[in-house]
Amino acid sequence: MAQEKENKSKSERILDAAEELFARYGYDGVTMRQIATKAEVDVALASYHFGKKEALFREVFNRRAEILSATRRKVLMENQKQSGDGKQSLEQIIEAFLLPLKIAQESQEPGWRNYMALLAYVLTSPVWNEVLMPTVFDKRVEEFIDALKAALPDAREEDIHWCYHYVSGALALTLAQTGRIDRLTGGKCQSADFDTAYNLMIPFVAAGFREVCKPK
Amino acid sequence: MAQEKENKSKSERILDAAEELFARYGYDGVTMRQIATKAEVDVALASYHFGKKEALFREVFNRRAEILSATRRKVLMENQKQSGDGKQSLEQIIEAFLLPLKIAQESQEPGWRNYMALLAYVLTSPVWNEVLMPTVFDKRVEEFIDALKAALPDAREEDIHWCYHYVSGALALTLAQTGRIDRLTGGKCQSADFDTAYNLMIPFVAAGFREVCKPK
DNA sequence: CACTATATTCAACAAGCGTTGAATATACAA
DNA sequence: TTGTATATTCAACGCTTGTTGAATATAGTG
Repeated sequence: MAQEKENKSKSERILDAAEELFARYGYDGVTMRQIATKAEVDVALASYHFGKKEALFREVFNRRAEILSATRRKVLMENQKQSGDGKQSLEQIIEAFLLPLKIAQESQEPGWRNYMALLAYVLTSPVWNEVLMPTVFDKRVEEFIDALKAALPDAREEDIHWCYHYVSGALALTLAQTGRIDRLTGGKCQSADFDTAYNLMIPFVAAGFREVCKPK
Repeated sequence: MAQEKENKSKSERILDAAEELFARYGYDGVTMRQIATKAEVDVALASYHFGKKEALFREVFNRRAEILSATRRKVLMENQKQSGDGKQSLEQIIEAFLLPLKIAQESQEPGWRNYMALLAYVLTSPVWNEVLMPTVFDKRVEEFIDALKAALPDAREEDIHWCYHYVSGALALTLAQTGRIDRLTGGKCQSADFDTAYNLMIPFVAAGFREVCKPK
């Protein structure tokens, strides 16, 4: 059951409203007043709780970033432990990378869907990427890359990184939920259908990794 | 040899400046005054030539969109003609899709680099995607998808579209030039290195297509 | 109760925004 | 040259922006 708006504190409502608006319109496309209106609070309250607009944006981003990063870490390590000495398959590693997003989305909390789009915004923004990605997400990526190296011992490191770059891009566009695939397919495929997007992404990128990183 | 700023008309300079700024900071992250300052013209001149700010943005986007779309069309059709009855390989099709970007970048005109980032911005923006992509680019995508269908006659249409979605994402993140891959690799891989990005993308996504679209 | 800290509202600020109309400069045809 | 259309500048408009300080409400503590 979704929580009622009245049960949430005003500062939570501000974060939720900001999350939804920033995700869709970007940092500069949203005003403090729009956020306050959507949250049904006074304009000044957002500044009182979070300080400057940029600090609010960072708070919105970090709130779920840490949750996501923590589960990502857990899943990756459990996976590693479980496989013991035996190498993990590429598919396992990639699935472990995507699993936290799946879990978050399955919580049914609509805020997570907005956050996915916000993450895509930050990932693809030349300005915000270097500001927000290093502090939380980049460390998990290094662990992910290490797991890939172990699964592809003969691969050049640069090749692995480029392949990860493609994964990251495919993922980002999925999270962005632009609605383009809906339009191009006349509704047969849907941006909102994260399950299918993830399920097909795994074999797609696994095969890509194998091809690019195969011994020459 | 790059054209001198003084050789360009003021309206061209406005378009170039707007292109660079919009690409990096997004539509709402740029003011008319910033554009005018960068173009070294009066603020009012941009409005005089292009009307509203949104119209200027559209003009910046469309200017190179039509060039890109035209060469994309040409390359795709020549490729089809050349192969005659024999099926084109996946790699050929994908290369044809990427070739116009390669060509544009090889022109050495710095404006194209900015436009690539602008294209990534529009591709990943939930707001601008549906406004700007249908008019020019979506048609070329349909042709691209048709070529893929011919190369993968047994594939489900939805699978092909999802795979194209992944290609589009990998490409978008490349065009965005966020600098993340530079950071993650300590400079061993570079966002600016489009050549490598394209060359590895081709086998990567081709293998992905084959895996996802193989007969079950 | 009174006291205090926190939360929230209200009104207003200076700064910056996109856009416009009138004034001026430039280019070009007659 | 004069006349005319286009290009460019200048100054200013009404409006919105993020942020703040003072005033008020609320909650918790003794």
